[in-house]
Amino acid sequence: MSSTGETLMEFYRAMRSRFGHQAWWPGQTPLEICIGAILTQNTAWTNVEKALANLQAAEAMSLHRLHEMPAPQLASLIRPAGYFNIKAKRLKNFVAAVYPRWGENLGGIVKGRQVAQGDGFLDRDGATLREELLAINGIGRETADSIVLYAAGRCTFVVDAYTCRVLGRHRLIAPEDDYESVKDLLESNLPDDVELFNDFHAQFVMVGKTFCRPRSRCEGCPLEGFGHDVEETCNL
DNA sequence: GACCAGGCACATC
DNA sequence: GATGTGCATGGT
Repeated sequence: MSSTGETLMEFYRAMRSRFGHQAWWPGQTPLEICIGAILTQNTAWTNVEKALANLQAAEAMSLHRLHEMPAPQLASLIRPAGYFNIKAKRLKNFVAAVYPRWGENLGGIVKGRQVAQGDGFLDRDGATLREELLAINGIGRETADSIVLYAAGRCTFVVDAYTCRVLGRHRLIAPEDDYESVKDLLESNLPDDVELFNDFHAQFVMVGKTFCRPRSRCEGCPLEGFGHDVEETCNL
């Protein structure tokens, strides 16, 4: 493994020994993960949980129901997640893109199952799935990667603001590095391992939420020994 | 009351 | 291609 890869793995082990295995999106269906990935855009997960609970209570956690439901009604259900009008449209866009062609079960996805390409929407290879998701208005790179990794179980690294802040403060990326270059740094220096990518992203979120906050000095951070530079922040 | 949260699209220059 | 802005609730 490259020296960058070794450094990244040291980061990972330090964060994981502090926070423990995160097991993000446990026990949720691929559809719930897709919906959660859209609802959590620039939004705290606690607010997303309220919106998901509303959808469950309204028995609206199905592609069929979401396809039929008028956008204003959907917006009222997801209100706690914020940006409810725009997110209702984004959910409708997603449903319109996948439901007519793939049906209620997205073509028969079983999370993480290795199947022939084209067997179902989420069964497609990671790069193809990512491209198809990015073609949907309202699904950007982070949302697409979250769906590819957490719903489809394909190996793609999810980059977010926390990832950039942590890596930026450790000078592993430069402020001008964009999403794809940060993603490439991680993917080209780490072993292709879905479980690693899954938990690594979650660990970045944990350390970002807990210690590596805007303008914080990061005291007590599990990565403190690796040398934070709190004067430098990534602008992603 | 300000700031932040598991972004994205669009307008403008 | 880079930068700015609207979208909106709920916790700290």
